[in-house]
Amino acid sequence: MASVAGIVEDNKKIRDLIQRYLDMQDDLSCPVAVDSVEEMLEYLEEHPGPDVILMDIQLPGMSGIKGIGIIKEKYPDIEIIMLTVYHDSHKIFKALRAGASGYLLKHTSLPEIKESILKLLDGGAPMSPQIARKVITHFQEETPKKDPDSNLTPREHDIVNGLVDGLSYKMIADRYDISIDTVRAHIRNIYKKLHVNSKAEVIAKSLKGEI
Amino acid sequence: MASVAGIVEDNKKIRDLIQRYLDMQDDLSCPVAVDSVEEMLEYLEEHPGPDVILMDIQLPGMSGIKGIGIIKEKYPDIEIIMLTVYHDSHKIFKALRAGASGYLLKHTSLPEIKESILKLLDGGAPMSPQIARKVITHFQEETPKKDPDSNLTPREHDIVNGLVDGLSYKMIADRYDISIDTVRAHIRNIYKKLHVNSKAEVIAKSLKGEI
DNA sequence: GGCTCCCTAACATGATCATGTGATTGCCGG
DNA sequence: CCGGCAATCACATGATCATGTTAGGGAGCC
Repeated sequence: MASVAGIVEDNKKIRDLIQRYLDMQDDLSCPVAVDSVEEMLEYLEEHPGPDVILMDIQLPGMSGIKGIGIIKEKYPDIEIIMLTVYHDSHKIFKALRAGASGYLLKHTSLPEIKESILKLLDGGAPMSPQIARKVITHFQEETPKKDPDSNLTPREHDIVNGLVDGLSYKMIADRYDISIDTVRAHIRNIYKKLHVNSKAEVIAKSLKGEI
Repeated sequence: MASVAGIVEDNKKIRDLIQRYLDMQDDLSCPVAVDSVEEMLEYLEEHPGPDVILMDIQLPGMSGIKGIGIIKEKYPDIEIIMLTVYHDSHKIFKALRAGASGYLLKHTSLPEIKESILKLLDGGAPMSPQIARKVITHFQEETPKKDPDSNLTPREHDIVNGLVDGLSYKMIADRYDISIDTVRAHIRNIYKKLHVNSKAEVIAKSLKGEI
C-alpha cells in the first residue's frame, strides 16, 4: 500500500520538483504541496491527512516550527520531517521538541528524501548526518553534572535536600531528628562552601546540578 | 587513504566475521579485534590507535560503556560506535553520554556497518533507525514544560524569575523599579496560585519546569 | 456603566532566616 | 597522642519573609 506524503515549502521550484518525484514512485503518492502552514491546515480540514509531511522552516506566515506544534496537536498521527537549510542547533532542537520526527538538510537528494520517508514510516528517525551528530553531541553536553567537587559532607547534603524540598529549618530538624540550631550550623557551613547566603540560592544551585 | 577500524566484541564468530569483511574493503582496514576493553587498552598502549572502534556492551571484564569513558579520555580522537543487542533507552543514553558517536543494533548488515563507519568519519552519527527514534523521542520528552497552566501573569513571571535568581524582595523591587510592598503583593498572589507558601517552593517548582 | 483582573502601594505583626560567637563529642590520620 | 574535621547544640540580634487587610488606577468585557 502506497504511503501518502505532503509538502510545505515556499520555493515553488523545489516544491514541484519534490512533489513530482515522490508522486511518480510506486510506493508513494504526494497529492498536496503548498507554500504555507496555513494552507496545509486548510487542506487537512477537508481531506484525509497524509502519513508524513515534509516541512520547511522559513515560510510565509507561520513558521514551520510553530506549524509542527499545531499540526501535531490536531493530527497526532501525521509524522513530520523538517527539510530546511538551517543547521544551527537552536532551530534543530526547537523543531525536534515541537514534535518533528526527522530533520533533513536541503541538499538531500531526491532518492534520499524518499528513503527517509520510508524509513520514518518504518519507525526510524531520518536525519542528515550533521544533524544526527549535533543531536548526540547535545546529549553528551547534557551531563555536565560531572562532580563539581561539592565538598559538601553527607550531612550537609541531607540538609540541602531538605531545603530543596521546601522545608523550613524546623522541619529539617524534625526530619533528621536534630536541633534547629544544628540545622542552622550546617546551613552556615553550606553557605560558606557554596559562596551563597540564602536558601534560595542553595536550592537554585542544587536543582541546576551545580552541587 | 584507508581508514582504520578496531573491534571489541566477545563473540568470536561475529568478531572474526566483521573483521574479515572490513579488512577486505579497499577503503578500510581492521588490524585489531579483541574480546575485552582491557585487551584493547593494551593494544592501544603499543600501537597507533584506529580511527574508529566498534564496541559491544556486554563484555567479559569491564563493560563497554565504562570502556568508552576510559578510551575517550586517553584517546579523545578515536570515535566509538556501539554495536550491541541492547535497545533499551537507559543503555543507549548512557553510552551516548559516555562519548559514543554512533549506536548500531547487532542485526545491522556488514555493508551497513561499513557505511556507518564511513559516515561517522565523515562527521555523521550513525544510528539504527529505532535508536534514532528513541533519541529524538527523549528530546521531545525533555520538554514537558508545555505550559502547566501556570495562570501566572507576566508580572508574576518576572517576580518568579527574580526569586529563581536568588534575589530578596528588595532586590526584586529594585530590578523592576517597583515598591517592595508590591513585590510582596505579587508573591502573595503567586503563592496562592501555586499553592505554596515559601520562596523555596516557588524556586523548586520553577526549576523543575512546573511553572 | 458596572465587573473583573492586573499592577501598584501601604501598614502591621509574628515567623523564619542569616550570621556571629562559642562549646562538646567522636573519629581519623600523622 | 594530638590536631583537624564532622556533627551536634546553644544564645542572640537584626534582616527578611509570610500573611492579613485595605485600596486606587487602568484595561477589557457585557
